[in-house]
Amino acid sequence: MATPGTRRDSSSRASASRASGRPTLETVARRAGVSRSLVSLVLNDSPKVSQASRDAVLQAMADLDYRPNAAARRLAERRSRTVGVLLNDLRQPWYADMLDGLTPVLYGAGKHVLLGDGRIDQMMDETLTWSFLDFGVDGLVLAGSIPMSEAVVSIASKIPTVAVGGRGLDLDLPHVDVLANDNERGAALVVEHLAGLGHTRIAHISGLPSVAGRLRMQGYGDAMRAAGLGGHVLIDHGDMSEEGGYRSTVRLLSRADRPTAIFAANDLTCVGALSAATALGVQVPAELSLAGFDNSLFSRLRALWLTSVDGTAYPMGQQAGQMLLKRIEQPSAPAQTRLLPPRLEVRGSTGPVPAC
Amino acid sequence: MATPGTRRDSSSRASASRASGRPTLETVARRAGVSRSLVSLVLNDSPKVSQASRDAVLQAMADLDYRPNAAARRLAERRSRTVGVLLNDLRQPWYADMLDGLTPVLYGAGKHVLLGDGRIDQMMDETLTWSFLDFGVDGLVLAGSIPMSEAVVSIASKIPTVAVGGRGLDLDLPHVDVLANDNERGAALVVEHLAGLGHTRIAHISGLPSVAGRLRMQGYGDAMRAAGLGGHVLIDHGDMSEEGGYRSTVRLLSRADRPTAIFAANDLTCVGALSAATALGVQVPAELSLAGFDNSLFSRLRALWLTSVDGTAYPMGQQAGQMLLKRIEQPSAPAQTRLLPPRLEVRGSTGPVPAC
DNA sequence: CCCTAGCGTTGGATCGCTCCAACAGGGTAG
DNA sequence: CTACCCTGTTGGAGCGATCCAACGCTAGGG
Repeated sequence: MATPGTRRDSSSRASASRASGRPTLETVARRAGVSRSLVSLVLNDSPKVSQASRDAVLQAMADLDYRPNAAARRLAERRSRTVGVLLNDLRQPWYADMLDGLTPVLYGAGKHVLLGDGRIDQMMDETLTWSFLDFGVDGLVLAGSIPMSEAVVSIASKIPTVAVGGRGLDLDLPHVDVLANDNERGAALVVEHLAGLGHTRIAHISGLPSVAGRLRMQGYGDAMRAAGLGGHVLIDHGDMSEEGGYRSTVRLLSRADRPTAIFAANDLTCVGALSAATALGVQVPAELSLAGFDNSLFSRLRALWLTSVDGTAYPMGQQAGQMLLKRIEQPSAPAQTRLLPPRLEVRGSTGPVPAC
Repeated sequence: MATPGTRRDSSSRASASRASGRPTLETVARRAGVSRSLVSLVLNDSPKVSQASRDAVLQAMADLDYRPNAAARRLAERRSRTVGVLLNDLRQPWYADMLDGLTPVLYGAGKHVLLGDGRIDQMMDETLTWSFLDFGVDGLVLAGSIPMSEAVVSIASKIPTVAVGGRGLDLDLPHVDVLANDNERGAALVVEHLAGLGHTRIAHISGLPSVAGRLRMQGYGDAMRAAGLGGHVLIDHGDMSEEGGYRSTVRLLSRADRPTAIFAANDLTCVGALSAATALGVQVPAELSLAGFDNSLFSRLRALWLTSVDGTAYPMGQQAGQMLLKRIEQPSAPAQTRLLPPRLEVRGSTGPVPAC
């Protein structure tokens, strides 16, 4: 305290940097023959550093194999240069695709990414969510239909947040942006496609209670009416699972006015529908057309080859990244909601309406 | 500096804690009428705190809704109470299952979990891997066949690390534990199952160049010889993809000594094999038995219903967690390798050898 | 010839926490 | 009565970075 520079250096500081293997700012500074502050400036490439000093510092860093300590940096700055991504369920391929779009954007802006699984989090009493907060993430991405627990809501209102994916428009927090698949439009695409093939008795296996499921059902109904098929609206309630799709299909196909086409709320349901059709000896697509939603890996298997709506996960991830970065810049801008247009991937499970 | 307690508090410290919304140790201490140190002790529930003080502090914490700042904590302690998990590719369901087993163990030991995707990391020039290091993770879990880049190797040798999953025994770093599926045994299970059904002409579609693929092929060969079927060993090289499985199967089925059973290196390959059989009008399992590996979601779809080897991802995650915790305790213990016995899930794609 | 401006550089305070040596106070032993 | 221990509590010195006010130096204007 009373002792000046040199002496102190050779006692406390120096011993510390010798003890731990990792070099610190101090170590680099000493090696380059400059002050800690200057090294810090180089680190954040400030324009007001002379070329000579900059070179010396960079050289020293390279020599020592120096890497800045993230914790110290976070403590000193207010921000953490890190965003948290809370996924609903890693199992679903949609998330992986979305992440592929999201992460490059964030990394490009110098942000690190922390991944969390909402499913895990529920099991873990939301420690994960809280630890994002403790950690001091600069922003948060909520992906998919995350259960809006108290913890999540309270954090989303404190930290710049973007909700992306299946999440519908029911999320209504003041400064949270929402980026979603246009589920209603996607459903309409399917109905239009099937109607174009001559189908009229087009049934729907819904995927309640999820928000996405509700919107798809809504879109189905609206599109049917728009196509003048309002009288043929037929909905059986599934649960987004293969099993549910199977059972619904069995019910639908045993009706007198058996549908010639079924639009399933998601691909898994559609796979179940396909199994049921096969089990009942109904030919697809000759006697029955099937369409799913998500354009998942399942629908792309040649053994199944299902027509499906593509939720455009990748571009959605990209946009989510950009929206989040903007919101971090301006945390109190008014919340915005954006819908992305889906695309229909036509494969082998849909065909013209049977003659009879 | 020269000024004692009270005065200093009311100048620098107090203003700081007023400025930022979040309460700090200082804030809590003042409210509870104790020192910062004592609050810290309570936080780390030290036994040497009187009940009275503890209650007062806990009350203050609750009142202020206090949460410790993770960055500060990490900086002060040497450790970060965090482990990094580097996955190969989130798309594969195996990882999700493994994570389900892994994370509860780690959380239970007070560790937080940082997830990273190796695929992302390759795209990102390994920034992710490095940022784990900067972050100061206490340990690292390498899941699956992560490409052993320079960065990963150099970090794995600095930080307690456990490699889990497909990763074979080729990883040979001094203090890195390996926990793997017993791929050879799994392959043997399939061969034994098929031989038990009377099959002799059992072919294999391999999954080179991955390590898991190599071991499965090895296990197949050994088991065939052990069953006295060494003369019938027949291997076609696939690439772990559906397309590869399809093509291999077409080749295999067009042979004069057409096999009556095919063991595919993984489920995706097996799905391709199924498509090929269907396309060629070969009945499964009446004329051809098929078995896959991984017991993935695909194999469980009732439209496919494939016999498959279960890699027991969940218990593997659990064990990996325990191994890592032990290694963090004793970083320099000798490296150990453990293999977990797989299990065969028999479904509808395998049956007795056809009569002719 | 002095005063100011700008550039590059520096020391020191600071972020919020942990850890350690020191300490007060009450009980017991010498 | 003094010495000593034990329990609970405290202040202060770090951890490794950022940030800001102040500094020395050279150059240009009055």
